[in-house]
Amino acid sequence: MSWNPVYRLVQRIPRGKVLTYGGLARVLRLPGGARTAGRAMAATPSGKGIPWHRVIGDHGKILIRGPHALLQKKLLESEGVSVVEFRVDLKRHLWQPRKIGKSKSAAPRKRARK
DNA sequence: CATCTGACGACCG
DNA sequence: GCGGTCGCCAGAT
Repeated sequence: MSWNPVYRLVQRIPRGKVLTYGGLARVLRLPGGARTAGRAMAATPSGKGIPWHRVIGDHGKILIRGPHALLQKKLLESEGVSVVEFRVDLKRHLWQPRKIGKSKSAAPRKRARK
């Protein structure tokens, strides 16, 4: 499906950083918002070198169910990301694509509409 | 073609 | 801060 742009952006996420589904949707302007971003990730082809584990829910929470959740946590920690009880410190590890490039708060901003 | 479901997020209590 | 509800869209059954 047309998730290509999504995967591309995900691959751009630097090691040790993470991005939220919402942020992903906002940057790419996905119709349907975060939900769509989640769909894209769910369909992420494995073995393509896509760092899917760097995509988490708003608030830095790992929303994945099942054994993969633990895997994601492990992968993140191995990259130097602090994960506490399936929660990532967004203030520290949230990656911000230059498109939004805010210089103020590190938390995801929600008011981006023209 | 009708329904259900899901890697989400905002809102409300 | 946590849990329940609603809206949204695409795929699966």
